[in-house]
Amino acid sequence: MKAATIRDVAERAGVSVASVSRVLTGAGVVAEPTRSKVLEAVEALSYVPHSGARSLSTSRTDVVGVILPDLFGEFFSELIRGMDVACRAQGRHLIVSSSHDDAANASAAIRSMRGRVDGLIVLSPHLDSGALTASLSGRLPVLLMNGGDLDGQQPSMAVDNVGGARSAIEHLLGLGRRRIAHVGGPNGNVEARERKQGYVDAVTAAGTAPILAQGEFTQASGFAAAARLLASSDRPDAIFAANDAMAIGVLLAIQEAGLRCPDDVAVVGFDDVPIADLVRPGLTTLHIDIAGMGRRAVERLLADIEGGVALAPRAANDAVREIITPRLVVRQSCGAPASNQGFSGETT
Amino acid sequence: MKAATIRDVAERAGVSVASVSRVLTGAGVVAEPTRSKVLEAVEALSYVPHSGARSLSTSRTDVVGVILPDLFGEFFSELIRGMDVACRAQGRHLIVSSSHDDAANASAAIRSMRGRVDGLIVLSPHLDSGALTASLSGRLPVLLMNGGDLDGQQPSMAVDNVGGARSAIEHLLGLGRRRIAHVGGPNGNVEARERKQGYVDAVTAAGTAPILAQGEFTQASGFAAAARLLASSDRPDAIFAANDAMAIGVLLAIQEAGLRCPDDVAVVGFDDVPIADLVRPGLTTLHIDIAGMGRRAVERLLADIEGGVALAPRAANDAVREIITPRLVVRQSCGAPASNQGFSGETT
DNA sequence: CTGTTAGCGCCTTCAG
DNA sequence: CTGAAGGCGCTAACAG
Repeated sequence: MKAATIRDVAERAGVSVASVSRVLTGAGVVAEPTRSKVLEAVEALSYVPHSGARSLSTSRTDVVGVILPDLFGEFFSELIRGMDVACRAQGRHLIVSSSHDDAANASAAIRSMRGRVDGLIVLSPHLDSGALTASLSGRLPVLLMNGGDLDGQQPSMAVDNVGGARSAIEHLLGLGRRRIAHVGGPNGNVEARERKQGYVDAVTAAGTAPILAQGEFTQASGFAAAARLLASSDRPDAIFAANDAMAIGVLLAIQEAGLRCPDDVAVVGFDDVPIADLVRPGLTTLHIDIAGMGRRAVERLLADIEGGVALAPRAANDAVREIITPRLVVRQSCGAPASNQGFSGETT
Repeated sequence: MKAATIRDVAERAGVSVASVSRVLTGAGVVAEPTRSKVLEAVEALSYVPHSGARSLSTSRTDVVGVILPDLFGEFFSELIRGMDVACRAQGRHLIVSSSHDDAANASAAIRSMRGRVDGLIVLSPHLDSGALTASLSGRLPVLLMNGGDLDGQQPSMAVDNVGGARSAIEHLLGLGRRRIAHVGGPNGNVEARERKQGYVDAVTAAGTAPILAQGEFTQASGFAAAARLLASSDRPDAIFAANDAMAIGVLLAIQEAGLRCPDDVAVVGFDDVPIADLVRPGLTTLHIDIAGMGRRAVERLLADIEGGVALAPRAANDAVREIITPRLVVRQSCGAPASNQGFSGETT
């Protein structure tokens, strides 16, 4: 026995499908007697509208898609959580597509979304604006996040990585640290590049020389990089890592080397993932409201969808780019006293 | 200018829509000349098939939906990651729907999936098997995870919570601990109930009395519960928490109380979320391959979809229930030596 | 091998 | 206020 269709309902209620549609969508006016007959039939058949069919005829899916490079780590999960919240609040669904290691892959994923979503949020280090718009055959509203080489043609959001890094270094300088090293992220990564940039700026502005080490955004790479730095003849008295995962690796390396943090070496990370508040010493880091960013991204996209933004291309500088400013959170790894931290966690 | 449709392609190629459909879907045979003409037109118009329309006519969406209570914590994000991997491997998409605080809410979410997905994975502590099937008007393949009160009518997967808890207690007993307390999860929660059950079983089997405290699966509640336990006249020498988040709260409470772990109090958690390996002391806990579970769940669901399981209801005991057995991972919180742990992390 | 023609399930003018 | 009919974009028999 197959699921009931609108026609079954119409027959059972003794009305036309149009009337059923009217009471179910709330559009148009329906007399009371018919309305109740319809509702009755719906109940009896336990009818549920087929959203796919509805989408086809209304040409709106009430679904937003999100394309991301991968799903590892707390950053992405927090982001998705925020997006989901915003979607639910507006009666939308979220479809996720991840693990897009290269541009071709990501491009295919975007294409496969056609007819499935009303708009797309794209996080892809691999896709520049050109490749992106090429993937979007019929203009679909899009919001770019952390896209890097944007030409301002698309609405976008990004973190102020340069500014964040700079404020981290300034804090360390204020603490009297002078030999401040940086553990950078992977080479191709935009975030990594910008954070390193901010570091170099601030450090040279202070008249000290940059000390650079390379990492891969993983904890292990942070550990390795720090091990090298700590073994050098004149060891740094502070290390700024390009993300929290690496910063935690740095913390472990310091401990391993028999040194003390922050006494011997202060440490600063970036992102403020939940773990940052749980490790010992607590990690000083640049806080980003990740879930909030996700929520905001969906809200903007939905607004663009409603407004038909994708249909009306405008001047290049008209596509709004929103900047998120990270906030420095000082914890023990920079000498803040230990506190009863970590009590907002909701981890299951 | 709207996106090109199959008809546009057909016209430009000078063939019928059927032929276009044939080359695009790979079904049926097409002569070389027509095939290339079609491909050419597709290219020229940068045509992408409308998956919504395709779904309507094939009555398959290539999307699986997942309904979950919320999206907090590493457990769910790992689970989703695993599901996404499996979906991509089979060319499917994943649509997530979370934050279903009560049965009515979850039920509505399930209904709203009709016509949008080919099958559903449901994690809902609030929905029993009856309410669930009621929500599924036209039989949609479903896989239940951690559902609790199942009557075996639906395919399902679950963690052996009782057995896991029991093995934790046995380990502690083997360490010579005799005053073993338990910090349980929220009252209504199935997992919490089963883990407590395993604890009580093992402890009474060993001839010692249960010492119970109540938590809410959050770190803060674990801290509070442990604080109470540690203040009691005869303090426990081991604490088993129903999940890792609470166990970490316990760790902090012990430290706060000026006691040492594991010397004064040993601690065991449940789940083995990534943080468990990063906190100090490293947390002994019951490891579950969360991402693997997610992957497996999708694979089973897809198999059921292919097999048309939902169409052919069978005897009650025919609906397979798969049990995941947790594995005890011993770390410092139970006296294991500290190791250079935590180097598999991929956290961004 | 290719074109024609029904639908898939629903919404939506347009008459009545 | 209601019903009939066309169409959303595509696939799938069925003839040619």
